[in-house]
Amino acid sequence: MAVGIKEVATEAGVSIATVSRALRGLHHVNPETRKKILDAAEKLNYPIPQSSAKALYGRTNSVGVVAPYISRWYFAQVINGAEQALREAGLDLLLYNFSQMKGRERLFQHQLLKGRVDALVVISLPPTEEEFESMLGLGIPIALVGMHHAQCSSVAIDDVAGARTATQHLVNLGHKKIGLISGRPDDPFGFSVPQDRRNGFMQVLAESGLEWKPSREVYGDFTMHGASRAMDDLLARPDRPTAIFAQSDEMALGALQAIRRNGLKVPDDISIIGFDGHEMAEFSDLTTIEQPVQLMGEMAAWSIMERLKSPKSESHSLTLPTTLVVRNSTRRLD
Amino acid sequence: MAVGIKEVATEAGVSIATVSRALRGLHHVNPETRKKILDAAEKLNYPIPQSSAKALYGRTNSVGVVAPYISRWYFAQVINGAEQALREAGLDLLLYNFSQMKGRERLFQHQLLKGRVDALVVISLPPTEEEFESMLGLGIPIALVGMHHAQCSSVAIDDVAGARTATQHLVNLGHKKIGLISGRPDDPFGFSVPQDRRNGFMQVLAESGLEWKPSREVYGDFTMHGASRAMDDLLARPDRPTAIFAQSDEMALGALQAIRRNGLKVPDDISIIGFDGHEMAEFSDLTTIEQPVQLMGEMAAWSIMERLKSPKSESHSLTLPTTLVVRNSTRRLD
DNA sequence: AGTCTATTTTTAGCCGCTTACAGTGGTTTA
DNA sequence: TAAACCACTGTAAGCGGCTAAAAATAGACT
Repeated sequence: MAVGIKEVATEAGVSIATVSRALRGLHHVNPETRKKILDAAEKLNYPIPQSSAKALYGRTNSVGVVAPYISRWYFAQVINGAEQALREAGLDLLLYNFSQMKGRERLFQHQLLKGRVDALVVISLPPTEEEFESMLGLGIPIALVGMHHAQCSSVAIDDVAGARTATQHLVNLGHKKIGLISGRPDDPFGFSVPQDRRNGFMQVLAESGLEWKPSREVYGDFTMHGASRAMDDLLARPDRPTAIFAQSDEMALGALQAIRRNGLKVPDDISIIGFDGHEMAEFSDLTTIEQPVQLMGEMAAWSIMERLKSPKSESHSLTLPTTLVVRNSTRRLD
Repeated sequence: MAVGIKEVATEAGVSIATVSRALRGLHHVNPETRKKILDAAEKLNYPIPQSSAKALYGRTNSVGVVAPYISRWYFAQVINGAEQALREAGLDLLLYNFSQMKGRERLFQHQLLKGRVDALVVISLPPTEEEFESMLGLGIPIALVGMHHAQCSSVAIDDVAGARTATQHLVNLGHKKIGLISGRPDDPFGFSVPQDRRNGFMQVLAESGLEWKPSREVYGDFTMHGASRAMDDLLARPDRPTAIFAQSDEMALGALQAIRRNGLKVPDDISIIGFDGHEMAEFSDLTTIEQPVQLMGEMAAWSIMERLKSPKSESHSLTLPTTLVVRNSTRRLD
């Protein structure tokens, strides 16, 4: 029943060592012998060397992808990109999700991943220094997506610059009272993204000599629901902003809904700009800052595969560009 | 450096066999000895038995999830549900995506999965009979999501019934000229969902004595983009429908956009109903048929874990209910 | 004390594959 | 013609943990 390298060897009339070498395309195998072996493998319908067996010898042939969420748009896109690149290279993808925080300790500290993966892609989940040490201690290539760290490869965008562009766009349109929809005041994961985007926003405000009032900031939790409620709140306050920068498209879409529900029109009464390049943004006519999400997943995968091939190669940080896409949710203030 | 069962054995002063048994909580181990071993493991910071080694013995401690897409909403949700259930049980999740069809043959026929996973969750990817045979030949529990098959467990909704409910809703509102946005005429994967939803639609039309014109059907490819273009097309035709049933929420949202772009109002000029219960549906005020997507993933995972525990247990098919959620995209025809 | 069972532990081989090392022959070099 | 070298192939020792079967230990009973 079970057909392994051994059966192939018998069929081809050679030793298992030769089969192993032939199947992996190593040199020191007579072309004739190799053909004989390939034929035998074909005939017996031998699939591929069982990876668990190879794993005992170092290569597991799979890489782990760690993310705090997997069904949210951004993460799903990155995972998708990574998956494609990995599959193309014949690597399997092990998915680790830690939405509830619990298990996180187990993952990082107790080496849950030990011997399970050849490399790691960590998506927007800033580990503590301690966790980081533990990860590096695994001795495997690591690529970060959406953040940087001195000691390993990373692919990210410049969130500060993106937020600056977004804010500048609103300022250029003549807006002076600009509101901000942030993530949450207390970030459970310690993401740097909300801070970065907030900083970019504040920078441009300051540079433009615009006054900032704390009452113009609300927290949307990076979800449509959260932002929708937050926007309700914001609209109920006096001295309504004429434009809004939402730190993510999903929050912008939630806010959009709230604005309409409150009987206001976008962009006539309020301009709003998002961030991400969510597919839905196009269909809601939302001005936004696009980032190449899927590409980031792919590049992270390439990066670690590069280092898998030549372990001595340097780790490198990549910052991908963002693009302002102007649609019909922002307009010049009369 | 590397601490394995062997080091623990030395530390505890027993043999590796005893350690193996003690660590897995088997009987035939003196409680005292066990404690000694546990302490030793603790002291050496021994993580967990390396799964690749166990894999050589049958249990890989991981399950495969196969899906034609992973970033699309429906699939991401199901995967998310499955992931949670699996992680809770300490199982790893191996993700297999086959959007390009290529590699599919490799997966099913050449037993790419052989020895890699203990069980399989297949999401809305109807295999051919042949492929199915191959999968069953793996001898591992399989759970299907979004479809049924005689020989293995499955979790799905009744798509025909759901489509009937949706269509009936439109009919009840007095609509007589109802359009349909389907997937695509030539389905590359052979999904049954589009057919089922189409059938339900047609049934209600027939039962209500309503005339059906092929010119009222367009194909949206289950994407917003596709549906948006398809809707443009449909609107350009004479004798415009007064209501639309879109086979998915994403298509409904795309259509919504097209309708608005064409200067028409929903629900005043056209009613539209979707299908799925997409998060975005709520924020676009879209009437829809909700299905418990994430739950389906969880249940599929539970189902295979059940069978992993007691291999003799029967496979069972589950059909989960759908719910009509009426929002402001459908209204009574004047 | 000697025998017998029950319980606990060890020995030893294996899972499927890789790889250091040890041969094969044949060809080139000295 | 022997030594050295080459291209190729086979042997066997693991990788880390599992497990059947053998062995050791401990009580219980003649």
